[in-house]
Amino acid sequence: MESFGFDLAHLRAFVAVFEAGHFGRAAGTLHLAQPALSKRIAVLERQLGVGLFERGSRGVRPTPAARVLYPKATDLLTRFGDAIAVTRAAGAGRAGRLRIWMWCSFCSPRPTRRCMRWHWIRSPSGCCCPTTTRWRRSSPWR
Amino acid sequence: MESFGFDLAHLRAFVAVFEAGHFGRAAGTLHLAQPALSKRIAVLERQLGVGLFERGSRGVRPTPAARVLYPKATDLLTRFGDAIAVTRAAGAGRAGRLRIWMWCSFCSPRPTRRCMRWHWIRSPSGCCCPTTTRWRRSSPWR
DNA sequence: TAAAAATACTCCATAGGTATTTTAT
DNA sequence: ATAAAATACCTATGGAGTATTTTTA
Repeated sequence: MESFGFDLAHLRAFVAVFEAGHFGRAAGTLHLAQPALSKRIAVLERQLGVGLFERGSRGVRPTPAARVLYPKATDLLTRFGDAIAVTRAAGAGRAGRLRIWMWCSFCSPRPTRRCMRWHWIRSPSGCCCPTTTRWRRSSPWR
Repeated sequence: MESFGFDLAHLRAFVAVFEAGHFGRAAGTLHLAQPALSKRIAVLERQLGVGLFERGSRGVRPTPAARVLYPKATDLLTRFGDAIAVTRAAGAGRAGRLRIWMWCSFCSPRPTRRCMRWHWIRSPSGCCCPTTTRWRRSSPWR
């Protein structure tokens, strides 16, 4: 697990700029000065070896690479927050391991043997199916 | 998107300690001195408000909360690396958006209409199904 | 020429290193 | 008694701020 010279803080900055289309405003939402934000993005672009924004006098526009990165970045930030929440819950005794049948109602109306796995509550893994997906679970605790 | 007082670097440290069961050895694999690693873990535990390791004179043992966090952390680190790779590929013109049929051979032997979506190459989303999963894709580019 | 981002420069917080102490088996 | 982690302390890198310059539409 090597380091990449940047971290989620940089992705947080990237997301803010992407959404604002403007360094100044993004800096505001991050409670950060504009030059500090510029530097963070510069570090990110340098470490990636890829330009992320085209600068103009009316704000910035994302490059194709930025449009690739954006959904990944928001996903990572969400998952990061979730991981923290689950861990805290576990520390407070409000989460644990559970043996459950887990299947997707779009894939199949019934559970199959192969779907039975251990899961941590509040953390079902993703599914390939569209938004209609419904997860079901069967007890018991352990 | 608020900050949490720690970042992926801390999770990287956590994973190393979890896997080594030993601060000293984990510090070695991270090319870091033992006290620095101790401090990182201390920051993580403090920010989470949760103990992660029980210290002993023969190494450390993970707490239940740590066992919750571990798979999340490794998943995040993997996804982080993937996001970087895809973004770099996009910057180098080796990735882009593709309209494809995507389905899981375990769910169904044939694609269904609802499975057709835009995807970024090299970044298929996860699936609920076991390891037998095979992704198939149909052209064309766009 | 006007709005926006980059640069220059300073300061401080924090990360990391070495030496040492504390803890647990 | 011994192996391992925590603590104390120091140093240096880098992150953030203000002021200013450069860029682009």
